[in-house]
Amino acid sequence: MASETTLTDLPSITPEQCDDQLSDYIRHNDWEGVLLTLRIMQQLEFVQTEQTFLKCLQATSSSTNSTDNSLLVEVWNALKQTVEPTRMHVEYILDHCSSMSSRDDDDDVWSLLRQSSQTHNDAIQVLCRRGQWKWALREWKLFQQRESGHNASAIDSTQAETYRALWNVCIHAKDCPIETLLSLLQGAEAILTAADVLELLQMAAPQQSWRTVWTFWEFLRQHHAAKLTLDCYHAILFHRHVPLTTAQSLLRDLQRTQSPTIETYNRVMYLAQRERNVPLVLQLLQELQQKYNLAPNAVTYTHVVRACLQDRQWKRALVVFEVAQDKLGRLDVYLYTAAMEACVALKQSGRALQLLDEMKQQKIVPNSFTYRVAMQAAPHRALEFLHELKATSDDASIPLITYNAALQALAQTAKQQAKEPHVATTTTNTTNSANETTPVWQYAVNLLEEIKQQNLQPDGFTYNAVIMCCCHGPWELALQYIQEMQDSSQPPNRLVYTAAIASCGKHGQADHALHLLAQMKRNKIQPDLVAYNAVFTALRVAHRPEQAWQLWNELLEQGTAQPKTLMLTRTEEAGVPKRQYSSGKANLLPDIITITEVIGALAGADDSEDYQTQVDGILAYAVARKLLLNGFLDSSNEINLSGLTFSVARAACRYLLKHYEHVDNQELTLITGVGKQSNKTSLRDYLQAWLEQEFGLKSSIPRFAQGTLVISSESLLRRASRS
DNA sequence: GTAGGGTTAG
Repeated sequence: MASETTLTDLPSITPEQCDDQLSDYIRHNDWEGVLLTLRIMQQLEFVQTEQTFLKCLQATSSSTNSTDNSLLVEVWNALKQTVEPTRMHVEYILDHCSSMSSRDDDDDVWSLLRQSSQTHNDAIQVLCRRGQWKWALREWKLFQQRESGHNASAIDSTQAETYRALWNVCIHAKDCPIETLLSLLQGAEAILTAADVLELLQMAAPQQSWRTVWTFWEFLRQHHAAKLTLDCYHAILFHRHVPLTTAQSLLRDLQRTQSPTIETYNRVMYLAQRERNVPLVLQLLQELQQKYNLAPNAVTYTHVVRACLQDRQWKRALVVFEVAQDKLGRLDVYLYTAAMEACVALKQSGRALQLLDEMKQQKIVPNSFTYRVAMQAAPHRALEFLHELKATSDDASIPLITYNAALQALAQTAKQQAKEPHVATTTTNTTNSANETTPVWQYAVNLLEEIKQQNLQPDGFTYNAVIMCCCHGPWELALQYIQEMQDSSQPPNRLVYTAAIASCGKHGQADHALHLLAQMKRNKIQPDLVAYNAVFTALRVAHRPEQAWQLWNELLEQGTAQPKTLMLTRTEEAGVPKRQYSSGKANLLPDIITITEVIGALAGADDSEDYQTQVDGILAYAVARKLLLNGFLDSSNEINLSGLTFSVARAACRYLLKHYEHVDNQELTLITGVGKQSNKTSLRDYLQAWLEQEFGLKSSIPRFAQGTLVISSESLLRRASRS
């Protein structure tokens, strides 16, 4: 509309006026006016500034008429005559073409950008920054094709920069296939310097899956072997998922061209200890010293000690610890903690606590790991340790696992106290020693409160420990906590249910125990043997023989599924085998505890014939499973009864006398043990009296075998003829 | 370079 007048004014126009005019046209979306003005400016050789360029582009790209690129192309071409486009201009162009990733008809714009290497490069980098790796890659390939056509000279720094940007976006893109990454590498062999290779590895390794990183590594080994420095090896060695065997071969591989450092060895040793490969860890320890004259540091020794711990070679762990002490002088908290773990495993609590003192003296601050072990060493001091930890740790927040350890320690203390009430375990309380009458469970309840106040979410471990404390306090709390968990996002698991059952059971709350058992089944949690055993305890304490018998049969029906042979996984060396609890339906085979509890529960019943048959059946089962009376099956005349409860021993004797094939002139020896506790009747004395009373059998205690009862052949014969 | 739970008992 205003175009005509502008043309007539042409001779007298100034650059400033042109610019004003331009702004005016832009404001009114008059694109013809804009182009006309630009052309006039060219004709008059007014130098357009970068600002002009930007202003026009900005206006064009935000114009509503964005379906057509021709205007943009025109503006661009008009401007480019006098101004060199910069990255920012390219960016505006790409802004305008934001839908480019889904359309091919932006090719006219792309041909603009491809006109010079400069803008082409800029465009690729912009795409990279926007995460549009597919488009960036396409342009990069075009770019390379063109460059390789006429220019074989060295790659300039802009191109290297572009390449790295591209690489960066591709390795971070979730949907970028490894083939693409490799092809990207293939095209850039000239670009990659040793520093690049390292940078790429360090960038890729933590982000990518192990498979990807490894493929990448193999490629680099093939094409860039000379560029693989020690740091490159480290980048891949420190990948989260590097397998031990690969780490080993990487170590061997790098040894051919460079010298590993202590960090190299530490990493491989770390991986080895995780797989409890003690021999390998020790071999590496030796190798790094002898072959490379490297000095093991605290980390190195920690891995060695931990390898021993993992393999349950606790004495050896302590030996290594002492070696470390010798060689290093000053140790660190990891080493001390690991050594304390070994002491606890060896039941050398005193030594563990001694180490704790020692580290404090050395001004090595114990942390939550250390105190967790300390709590195991001295459960009755758990609260004291917790207190210490709060006082010394800088962030003042205690991890849940540490609280849980304290609660576990409290549970253990409560159990201990219940067992030996006269032995005072007073030190549970640190703040006021006057308060010795506070029951342990109360501390547990308080601690649970504290956990909640700290905004920590108590977990199964927490409740399990708290409920175990309630075994020795108000059992109602167990039910309350089960309910609490059910109402929360953390429903009770098998162990929590079991603890609750045990808690009720100890108090003779058989109905609640049975109810909990039913409840866990309802909630699709398969009770395991430990849970069943806890229910049997409840039935025994509550004197419920009928229900015990019923449950026993229920258990037998389920438990016949697959007898499981427990295998010890270690074959070599002297690692102490680990005691395993197996869970699930497959392992509902009654064990000696089941037998003890069921018989204990039935023993309360009268001596009816039913009862005799029931107990006899249980005994037959137990003997067949070799849970009891080993030796009976081998027709030995020595039978071990030691360690049995009175009722089980009684049932066993009854069974024995009924089924024992008496060989002429052979006496029968019952091994009972002497019985250590002076204040209690020993099994030996109890059985001796009972045998006489029940069967009129006289037995003697040989002078040199005080832990046995011998029934003479004559007595046995006499009894046989009587019945 | 670190972490974990349970049942019986004259």
